[in-house]
Amino acid sequence: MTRDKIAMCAERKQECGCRCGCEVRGFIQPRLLLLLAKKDSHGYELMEALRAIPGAENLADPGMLYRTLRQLEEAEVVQSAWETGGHGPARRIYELTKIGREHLDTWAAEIEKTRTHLGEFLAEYESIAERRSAKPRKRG
Amino acid sequence: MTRDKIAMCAERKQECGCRCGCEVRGFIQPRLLLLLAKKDSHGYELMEALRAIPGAENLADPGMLYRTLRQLEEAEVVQSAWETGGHGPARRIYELTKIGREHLDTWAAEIEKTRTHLGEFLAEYESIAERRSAKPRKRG
DNA sequence: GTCACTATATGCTCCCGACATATAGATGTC
DNA sequence: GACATCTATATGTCGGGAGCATATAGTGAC
Repeated sequence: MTRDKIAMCAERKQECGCRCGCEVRGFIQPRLLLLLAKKDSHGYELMEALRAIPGAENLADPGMLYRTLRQLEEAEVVQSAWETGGHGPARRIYELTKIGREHLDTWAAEIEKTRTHLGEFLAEYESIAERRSAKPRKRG
Repeated sequence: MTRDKIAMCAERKQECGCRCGCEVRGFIQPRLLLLLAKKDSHGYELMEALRAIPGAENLADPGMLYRTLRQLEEAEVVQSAWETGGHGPARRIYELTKIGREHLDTWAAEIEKTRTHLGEFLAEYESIAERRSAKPRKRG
């Protein structure tokens, strides 16, 4: 955070590179699971897919991505196999396991909850904002 | 994360104490700003307020809370003054600054975006889930 | 030969978040 | 008056998510 970053955020309206932007912790996980639920894939392809999703661009970082895939595999949420036949370097093809599909369901339920909570926050914020614009000179 | 935690998540449906639950990074910040936008307050009162908000219970941690308030003050998002007259120990009363109100607006805009993205994720997930239940034995 | 593209992987650092602990004033009670 | 409890603020520690840089290597184009 640090003072500079917060100040920049308020002044420059998110044009700064700071983390004040509202992001869900570990969201790369459900994103990968959803992509893999649609189609078996490999890291590089998943990365490009993430880059193409509005709001998920930040998740398309090779460091995070490959580490996350390894962790998911260690947890038996996905499983992988080398594909050497194709053109270019060998690829590690990932596939969802049964645990993985269940894990995605769990994530979806949690995301639903979070979405509701964000909605409640915004509703409360808007009621404040209305009040503020109704009497704009509340405080000097 | 770790393998155990992921596995527990899938099996026990979030009854475990792990972090797989979907949470917005730094969300204590806008929560505090919104509370302070409604009413000047001190740390302990803010903590109890957070504890009473469904979905914000985890944010009611004194460690996070007091540190965050200090950081916000360092960033001139809030300002504080000691209140010694009351019953009980002295309280540090916090108040939003102009920067703070702007910062809350910025957060609200970001939260709106995030809420939209979560909605898009869920829509995509549900289309997958439908497909899955339509042909349940896709994979052995 | 070297440049760009595809593909996987590791290292480093910051800081959020969880948890534990310290300090101390006020109040109640036995 | 000793002790527990509630109110109130504050610091210490540690794991891990996330951003950024870097390493390695196969392939095709020129």
